[in-house]
Amino acid sequence: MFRGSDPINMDTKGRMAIPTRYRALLGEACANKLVITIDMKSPCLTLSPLPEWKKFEDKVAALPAMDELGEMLSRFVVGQAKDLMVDSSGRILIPPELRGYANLDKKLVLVGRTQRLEIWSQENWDRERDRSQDTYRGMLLDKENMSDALKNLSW
Amino acid sequence: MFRGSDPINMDTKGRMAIPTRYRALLGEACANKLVITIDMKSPCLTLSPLPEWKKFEDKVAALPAMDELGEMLSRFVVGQAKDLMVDSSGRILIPPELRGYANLDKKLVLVGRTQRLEIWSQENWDRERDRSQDTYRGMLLDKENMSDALKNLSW
DNA sequence: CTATTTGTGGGTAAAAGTGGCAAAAAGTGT
DNA sequence: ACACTTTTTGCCACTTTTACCCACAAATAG
Repeated sequence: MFRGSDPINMDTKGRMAIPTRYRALLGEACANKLVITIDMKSPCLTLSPLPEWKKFEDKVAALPAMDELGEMLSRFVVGQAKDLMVDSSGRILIPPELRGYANLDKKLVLVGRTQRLEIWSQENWDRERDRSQDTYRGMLLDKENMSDALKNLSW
Repeated sequence: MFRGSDPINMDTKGRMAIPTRYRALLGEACANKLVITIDMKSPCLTLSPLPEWKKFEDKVAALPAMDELGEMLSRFVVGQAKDLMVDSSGRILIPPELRGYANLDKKLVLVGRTQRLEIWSQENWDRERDRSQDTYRGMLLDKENMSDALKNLSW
């Protein structure tokens, strides 16, 4: 569904144009209804078509109330989610209260992650990419600490 | 059902406007009948549509009488719950006796938690959010202390 | 080089939130 | 029981924010 990364400028009102290759897709998949929220593991935002998002929200809602980590996930990820619609010019408005979390200013990078998209500030993206490529290269060569699912990944 | 957070001003009478996007929903789901009470784990209040609340109340009532923690839950959460109705202007009156528990003054944040809502003071919300985002980022990267339910949450 | 498509900016109209005011209801005391 | 005080609730108007729309600029393709 979504793949690749696109550099995009956020305008002064905090709006961001969706790449044209995704537009038709979004119209069909979700009638231009999207949900944006924070990514708890990284300083970026995630953007999902509404149906995809609902699957996630339902799973989180079904976690036991005493699962502390699950509670946090619900409170801060669901609790800071926001419904959006693509406007007539193919843009979305990124909620002001979420911009700070991902340090968004003018230069953004939209990253395709199959079922969803990630929104990064150019700086965070570059930094995280450079740092991770070093860190994880070593880890990928080391079978010890690798999950079974990953070990069995055929390519 | 409910998602996202909205900053809302409580007026001098202690009333708070429900965001318009929830109004129709509340009319259908519960005929504007809500239940408000304390959240035992965090300095905030929870607001539930009456049918949702009843489910919770029944589950708590079904706990064994010798479950000390369950007793506490019943005494202080159920015991301090209050029925309310959305008024004709889409507002609710937050009971004075509950305001102190969550340190509510003028600036509030209403947080959507799928089946229910949370009411926070701006200060408590900001503090808790900032603190938790640091704490839990680490925990999410550490599979050791994670519940199975959460581990199996693909996202 | 021109035409079409994509990106950007800004202005305007509509809607939502907020605070104040007034009417009604409840409570109190004589 | 009546009148006065106090609290509560409903209503209205103002202000601010948001979203929609249109026009222009830039880039790309023919």
